[in-house]
Amino acid sequence: MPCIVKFVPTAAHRIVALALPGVIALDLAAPAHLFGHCGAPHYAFSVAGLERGPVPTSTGFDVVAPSGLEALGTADTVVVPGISEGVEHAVLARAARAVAAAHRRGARVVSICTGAFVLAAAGLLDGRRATTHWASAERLAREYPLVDVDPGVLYVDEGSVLTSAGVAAGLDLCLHVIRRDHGAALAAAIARRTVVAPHRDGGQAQFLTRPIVAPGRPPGAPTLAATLAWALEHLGERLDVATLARHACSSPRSFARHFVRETGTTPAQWLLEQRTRAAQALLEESELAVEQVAIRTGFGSAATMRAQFSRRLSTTPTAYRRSFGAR
DNA sequence: AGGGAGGTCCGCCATA
DNA sequence: TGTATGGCGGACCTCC
Repeated sequence: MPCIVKFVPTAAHRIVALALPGVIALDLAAPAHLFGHCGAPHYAFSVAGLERGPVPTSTGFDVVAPSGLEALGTADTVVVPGISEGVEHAVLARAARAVAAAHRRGARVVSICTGAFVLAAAGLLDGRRATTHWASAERLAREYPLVDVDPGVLYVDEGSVLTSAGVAAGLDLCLHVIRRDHGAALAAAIARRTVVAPHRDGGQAQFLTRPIVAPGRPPGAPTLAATLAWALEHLGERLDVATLARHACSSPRSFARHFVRETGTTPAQWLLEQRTRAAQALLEESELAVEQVAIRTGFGSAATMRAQFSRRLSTTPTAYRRSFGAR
């Protein structure tokens, strides 16, 4: 979903990942790689444990945290990677207190996988939408009934609190954070370097390989994923539910139903999101006038595009280009 | 700023 | 019997 709160990154935004005993190594490695290895000089990345020193991972080897919980006191963003089940209650409570304090102070808080349990224990997810590893979603919802758990998405951006689904979705969320802070071009460059998709979206669109099954559908008719890919190639044209359904050889009603079930969003919302993203890229990478960008990305007019930018990105096309365009 | 036109979404229901 | 389809209509949203 669109980001509500715009964070203005400072030079070398400090990111601290909290490595608790039993931390899932890949969940820690994802932010370390994207923010630490690739994100310089925009981000200064470090790892904190409960105390300074070795931290056992869930994978059988230790990582060494150069600092303890006090490092959260100066973080601009705190990342909480997933932890294996069976973490001690006292450990969870201590971590939660430190994370809650960091958030109160104004830090952005991000969880990967089961790291969401630390955020929930800190009370940061109460009344908010959040996600976690699909296998833990039900437990999260049961233990923290005030949290609106959505197991069907890769990540949830609630502004100052962001959560992601299992393991690899941490990569998606970190890239989303980079895109939010520094624009789509830097996020895409880092994704390229890391050899991951710059953006998997529309809920879990990467799983959309199942065909829409309908009695009258010809064998070999496009899958939903193929129709989405086709739509992305034709964003500049008039696309409505009926057109997409025709491409998928389905009726509008059934197509819309499948679409929501498989992607977690509606066709119109998905299209607006894709058009916004395409416009962001054109504003960053081309010199086209705003009106031209609006026409090429299917908004039809600069006014419509401006309204979407305001709603989804809390900015205007011109201001966006000023911030993220080629200098 | 506001009203009309057209599009979208969703519940309902008959049907396959 | 259970599940999915697809047409219909009303509420709502968006654009002009």
